[in-house]
Amino acid sequence: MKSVLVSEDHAIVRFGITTIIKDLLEPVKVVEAADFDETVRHLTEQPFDLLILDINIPGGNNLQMISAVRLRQPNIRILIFSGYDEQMFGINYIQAGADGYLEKHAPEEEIRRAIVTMAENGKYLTPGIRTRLMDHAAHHGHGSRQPVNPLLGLSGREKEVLLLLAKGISVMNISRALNLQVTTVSTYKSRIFEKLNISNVIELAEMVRLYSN
Amino acid sequence: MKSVLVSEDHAIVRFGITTIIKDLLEPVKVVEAADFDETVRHLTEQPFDLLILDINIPGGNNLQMISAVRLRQPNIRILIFSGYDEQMFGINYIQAGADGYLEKHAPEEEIRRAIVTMAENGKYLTPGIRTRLMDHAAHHGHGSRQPVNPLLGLSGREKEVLLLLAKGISVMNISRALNLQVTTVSTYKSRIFEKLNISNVIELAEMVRLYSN
DNA sequence: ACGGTTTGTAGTAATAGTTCGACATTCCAG
DNA sequence: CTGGAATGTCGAACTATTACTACAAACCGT
Repeated sequence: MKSVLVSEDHAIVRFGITTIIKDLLEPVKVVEAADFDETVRHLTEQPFDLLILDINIPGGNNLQMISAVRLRQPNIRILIFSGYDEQMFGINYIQAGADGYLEKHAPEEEIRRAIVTMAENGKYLTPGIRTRLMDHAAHHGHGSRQPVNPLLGLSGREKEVLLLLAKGISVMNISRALNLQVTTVSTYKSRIFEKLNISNVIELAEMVRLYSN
Repeated sequence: MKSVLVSEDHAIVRFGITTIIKDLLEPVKVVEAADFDETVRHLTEQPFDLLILDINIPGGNNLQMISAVRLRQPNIRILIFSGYDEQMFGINYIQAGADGYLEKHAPEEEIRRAIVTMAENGKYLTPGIRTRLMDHAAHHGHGSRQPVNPLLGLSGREKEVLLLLAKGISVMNISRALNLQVTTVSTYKSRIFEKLNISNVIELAEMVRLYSN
């Protein structure tokens, strides 16, 4: 009998996922966890075939979750279950060793497909992420399962500006601080946004928070 | 036979709610809507006893939703179903005429209780909101507890803008989303900054993260 | 019921920020 | 070594945002 661990903080979502799993995979044993500590506890206590993991789970929310899980159960299948806001980090989770990626706002059909596919092949990627992964693999090295820090792709000047922007300093004040024209700083800002594939300073601050250890 | 309309954009949540409703209220007819337009369409076509309404539903997301619903079905029971970020709007929606308020992260038990209670008495409030409503009614006396949530000092419109700003949306796009002049939104932004004593959106996002429990 | 305060909303004028194209430098893979 | 790509920098022409000011409607305390 298969066993699945569902780690997700919203009870209603957990309930939905659990119900669908039971519907699709019966006979199956489903265990639920509402935060990352609980997740780890369950992983320590018993083996699972599949882990459905919300990126935003309290106590988790970072790439190390993957290794923390793999440390306990090297062969478990990990399906990342992410909300809108995290979709840009999807690639990193896959590269960090997750086996699948599913978006929270996916239609019911896709959710079912993902669960079945994960149970059978151990792999599933939302179409969007799949193509993005391809692109990525084409450009960069291949098969390196390590998460890339997107901030490292920035040039020196760009990083300087990045940090100031992340503190909420205005373009104009940055230009004063660095003795540059406003337009120059603005150009860096655009290039940063483009390289990080974001579109506003809030996302930028979040990136910095996540990746500037 | 009771009939319920579930308006919520995430399929998985809709599925969970629908499943629970069927479990609790059988025999019952449940209809689902993924955005506000669809919601209105269903309301126009047939009568419902209960509407479970996600605040963040695409095409909705504002207090007028309540009147839009009441316009078609004056006696429908409206249960607001809100995510974290909106908890501070609870009061506004109740005051705007909703009959109940339930948080998305509520445990399954509470969700069930809310649905049954709504079906029976037509009223339900999450404990948190209930006490806050009391406080509100008890015209802010003294004996104020230490940690006051500064976000609560904002007016309704200000809070709406706040959340959008915290997502990194530009003043101009917010003005489009809310159908206001750019300058109006800018005025709100200034008032927010002043009330929260901050000076840029990064700090704003941080505040929201800290206080939007 | 009265008068101050807060809230929702804008307009005008001034300020800040973006786009895009440009150009010299510096890097880097073949 | 060499040519295309990445970097550092800017100006001109826009576009977006803010500062102030203003005013009606809602709210609130007494």
